[in-house]
Amino acid sequence: MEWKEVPPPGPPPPLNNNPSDYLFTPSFPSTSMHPPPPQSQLLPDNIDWVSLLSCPNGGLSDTKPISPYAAAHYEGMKDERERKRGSRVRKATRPRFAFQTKSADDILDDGYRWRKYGQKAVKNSIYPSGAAIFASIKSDDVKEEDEGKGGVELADDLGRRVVAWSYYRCTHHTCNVKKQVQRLSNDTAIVETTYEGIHNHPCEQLMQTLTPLLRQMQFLSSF
DNA sequence: CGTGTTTGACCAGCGC
DNA sequence: GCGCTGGTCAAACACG
Repeated sequence: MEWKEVPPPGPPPPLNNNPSDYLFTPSFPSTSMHPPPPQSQLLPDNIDWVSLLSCPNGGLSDTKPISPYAAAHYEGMKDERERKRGSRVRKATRPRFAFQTKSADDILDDGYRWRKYGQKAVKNSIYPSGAAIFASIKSDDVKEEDEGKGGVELADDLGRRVVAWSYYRCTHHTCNVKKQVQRLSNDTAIVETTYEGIHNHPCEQLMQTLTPLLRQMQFLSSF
């Protein structure tokens, strides 16, 4: 997986850290930021297990967090969005963040299990969003171009592309974390993922990977 | 049979 | 009031 760095609009504020550590996502629609811990915390000799287990990607996937000034940029956008959309925006703001990955797979393997519960056409796509419009082009003469999971790219009989948000929920019964996945229409190699909420349970895949290691560490520390 | 996806319908808030 | 929009529901279906 490789990375595409997109500078935020306007003059960036001074950085205190390395810009190459971040992936900017100016078109991201979140209401608040919750960047995962820096990758440096995942070094083997300095593992922050608490951050690792609460990290949305479980530290397993090749993802980059949003930079501090991209977050500031979005904070400004948030006010604008809330003025436009009104109280429909969630009143109790949940931790939310987004990132873009350049990958052939729409679904990032983040170690958690997800269940898809809906799909919508996307604003700023070739077609405006809305169930009626989406349903009207989702007729028998529409062919599915993308056979992968996640954001589905459809084409009508004129070959015009339609990109959709896909809505996913964590399948863990006590967990209410959601995520949205979209493949960008202007660069179909990029997948934009938005997470909402924090998992209240450890990542199964991560625990499977770590359990033998932890057992070995416990054994060695017993001497 | 359990799990996950698809998809039409529905809901609530907003702008006009 | 009506249409648009973002988000969700739930029945039907597919698959291992």
